[in-house]
Amino acid sequence: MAVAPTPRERMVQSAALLMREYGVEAMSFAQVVEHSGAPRGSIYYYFPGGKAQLVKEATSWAGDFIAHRNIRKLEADGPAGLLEASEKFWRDVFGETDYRAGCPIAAATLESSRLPEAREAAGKVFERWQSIFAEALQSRGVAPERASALATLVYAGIEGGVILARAQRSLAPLERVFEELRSLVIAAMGPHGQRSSLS
Amino acid sequence: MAVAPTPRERMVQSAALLMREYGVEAMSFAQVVEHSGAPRGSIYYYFPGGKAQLVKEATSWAGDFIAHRNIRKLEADGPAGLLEASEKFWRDVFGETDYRAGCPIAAATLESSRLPEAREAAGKVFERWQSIFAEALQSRGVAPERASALATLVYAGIEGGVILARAQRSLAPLERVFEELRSLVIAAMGPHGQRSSLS
DNA sequence: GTCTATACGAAGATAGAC
DNA sequence: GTCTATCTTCGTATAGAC
Repeated sequence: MAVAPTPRERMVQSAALLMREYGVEAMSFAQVVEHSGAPRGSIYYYFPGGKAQLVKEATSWAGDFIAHRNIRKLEADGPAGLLEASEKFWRDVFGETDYRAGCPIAAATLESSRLPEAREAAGKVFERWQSIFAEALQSRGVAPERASALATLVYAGIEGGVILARAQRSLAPLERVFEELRSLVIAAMGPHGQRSSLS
Repeated sequence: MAVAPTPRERMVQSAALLMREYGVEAMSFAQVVEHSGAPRGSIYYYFPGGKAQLVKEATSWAGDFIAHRNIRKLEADGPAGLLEASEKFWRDVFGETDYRAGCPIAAATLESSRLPEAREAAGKVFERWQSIFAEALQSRGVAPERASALATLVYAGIEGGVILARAQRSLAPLERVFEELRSLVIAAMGPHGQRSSLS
């Protein structure tokens, strides 16, 4: 997460970071301004739609950020490699934040009652993550139906595992989930491993 | 969810219901009073600890409610039967609320930055759900380690699946998750089915 | 583009009457 | 036990100067 050049981008990134820790409702503009170091007077200049717009953009930004990261990782190390990297990612996040941070997309989903646009953005993010992973499985010989189902289980498992980990303040649930997901993914790709291309 | 006799209990139940739909922060006392029909003047009489206390109790109450339901279902129909019942439960919830409602325990977890007690209660709930399911698997011949890992995946998968379903306003993700979980659970219990008792 | 000041509303919490 | 009134804080949002 390199430092962004413009105040606007920094505000979006800060919003995503604050959302994952405090949630959407508890995140205030004051926090965003302080965290991003952006000028106070710029909020409604850049985001005339107010908090709804900021949260929606933060959701989409975080989703795209992770999607790109995942695409690169999949190309380099395949589905099993991505799962490994994701597990490390969350281990680091929980270590750095003492289990305070979670997934901003999940926050946008659970607190979307007043922000319908955020929920819609979250839906698109999850769908994209899922289809990226499913496609990677397909390209390694997993049947489309199976690939899609597995990819859905992967992101459901991770999102849920992150919640269990936060609630229990323990890495154990998430580690178990990743262990199971890895086994399933490797098994689905067949004995040839993650780079095989059976059809 | 039978109607509770006392105003106090009704407030707790209403809080849980409102949390799952609006989240913790967006749920106000005004909503709780209106939804429960409880007397306005009773809030701080019954909950001197304010919102923190109400949210904590709502989290624990909802957790216990589901736990008891699950125990009964497990005794009657085993792990696979519980998964089936859970899928139906969520299908009904989403149908009734147009995908607005989710899991109140998840809401308590994600929005616990100002309410540490709620997070702790949520952690206990998840742990209890998991161990109830794991024990049912064990009593059907699944090895302890495997039973525990599977039970964790089950609740992570469901919690995550509920989030994906809400975000995408579609039952599809959750149905896929349940399909996968059912297969895994049945496979783990062996060819004798959910009532066998191999060791 | 960015600032300050302020309007406005909402929500948690308290006090004291009944 | 329950009510009303109120205090206080806070957060979004707007207006207008610089």
